[in-house]
Amino acid sequence: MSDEPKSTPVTSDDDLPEQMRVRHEKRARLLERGVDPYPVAVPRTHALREIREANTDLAPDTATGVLVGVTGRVMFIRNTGKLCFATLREGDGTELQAMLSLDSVGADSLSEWKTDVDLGDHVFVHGEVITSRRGELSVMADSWQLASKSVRPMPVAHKQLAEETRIRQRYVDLILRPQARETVRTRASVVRSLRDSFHGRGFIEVETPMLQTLQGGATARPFVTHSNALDIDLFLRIAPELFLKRCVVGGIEKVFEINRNFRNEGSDSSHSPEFSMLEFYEAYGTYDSMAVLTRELIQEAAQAVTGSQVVTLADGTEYDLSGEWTSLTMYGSLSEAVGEAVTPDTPVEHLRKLADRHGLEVDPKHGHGKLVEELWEHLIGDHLHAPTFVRDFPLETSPLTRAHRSELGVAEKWDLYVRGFELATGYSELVDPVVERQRLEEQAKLAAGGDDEAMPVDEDFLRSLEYGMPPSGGVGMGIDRLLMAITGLGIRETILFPLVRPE
RNA sequence: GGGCCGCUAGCUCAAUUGGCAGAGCAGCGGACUUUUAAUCCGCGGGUUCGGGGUUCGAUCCCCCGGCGGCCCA
Repeated sequence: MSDEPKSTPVTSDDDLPEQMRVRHEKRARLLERGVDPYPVAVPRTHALREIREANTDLAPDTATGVLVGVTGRVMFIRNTGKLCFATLREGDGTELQAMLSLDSVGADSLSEWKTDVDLGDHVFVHGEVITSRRGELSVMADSWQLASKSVRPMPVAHKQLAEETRIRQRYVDLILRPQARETVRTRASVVRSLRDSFHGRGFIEVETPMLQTLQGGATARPFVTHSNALDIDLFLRIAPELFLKRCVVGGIEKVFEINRNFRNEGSDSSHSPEFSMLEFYEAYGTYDSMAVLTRELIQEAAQAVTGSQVVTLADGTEYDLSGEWTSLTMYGSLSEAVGEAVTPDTPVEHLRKLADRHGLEVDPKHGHGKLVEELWEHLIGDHLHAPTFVRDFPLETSPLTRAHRSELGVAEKWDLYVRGFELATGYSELVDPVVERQRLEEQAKLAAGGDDEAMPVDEDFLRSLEYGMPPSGGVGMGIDRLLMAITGLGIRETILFPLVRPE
């Protein structure tokens, strides 16, 4: 940030690896010669991409007469006696060759190039756009200058970086691996597509609190922090749901938010303690209409990103997101899987027997709803490959969801499963303030009994419902999961800087 | 939380039964005016994750700890 004096000495650290010591010495020698290894600006005239796009069909050994100033990171370098080659790469991944000959830059400049420039340096090259004898589009330098000296050696570009290094030093991963840069762009395209889809349908984007005074909107363990000014503990939100519903109460009837949620839990191939969440609500929508909208959002995102609703995953296999998607009910599909009728009336003891019979260990504290969900996940959910809506969850474990309009004991809630993981969840929202109060009081009892995932009674939220919330549908969808669904990547690849334990 | 595997040069990885710690790329010196991971000759580079133990001798065997990965819960 700050300008250092030009006389900055070589670092006195003798412990530096040889290669870093050498580069620091080069930097110091440049300063001694009065050459700034970190100039404030260089006279760039063209992006590498512009030169590539303007010269698509040049024959080998062509001189265009066009003079340009270009920049890039030196990715490969091939120095011969009197003619040097370097492959420059710019941020968008475009590469262009720079050539420096004794004839065009002179002996001193060529010799400085050979001694001062390392792999990884950013350089500026001014010269003529030509093609080499082999036909490689190049800039034949008439002058060059360092744009930024790299004092840390770049890892070899031909070997895969260890996974831990890729995640801990994502900047290196981005330098070396085109796929890493592509993932960043894909993610941006997905988020943009979602916003476009919503705006095209008249939805309003809002931002609701990330710092909340009560945890709510989901069952999960929160991160706790503290406000010095208010002297109260605050929770990093686990979900925006209760605030988005307040929006609907207030008349923002088609509303969405894309923002970060935080859950104080471990991470694995499909979980991260902080993750981006999309939630959207629509007055006079139901879990049926929300399922249709959810499918369209995902299909439009796949189309926007890949140009097709049949996407190619990271492992090379194709995955079909097009058309209508399968629906099944939780109790119906579970009954089929265990070979006997399982209903909301099936006693807890019998569910435990079923779990035991299918080799599933369950927490003895689990009630009916949790047992049914775990059995279902174990027997069906984990194996669902094609996009599938599983509908009508146990009422007991869905405290913010409306009871089914005709089926007793189940809630109008669906989960969308894609390749065995949960991608989104949708509801006909519970809007009756009296029933909602009962549900939250049940949750509060669980919390008092030591369940740190249960939510407390949120009086302000209940007050908003008491003013009257229109019948509504709501959906939550993980953005990272959506990336996983469209690309086939693991969650640590879709998140640019995943949380890792400090080195 | 449990089990298994890994951690060695800047990077990616070897190292026989416990016997002088190596390779490729990268680096340094030299040659080379059309290279494409340039090539050729020469050279340097190590707290083998940390601590303890066994042993004449430990990258290797044992114990404790750290970090990571995979599987299970």
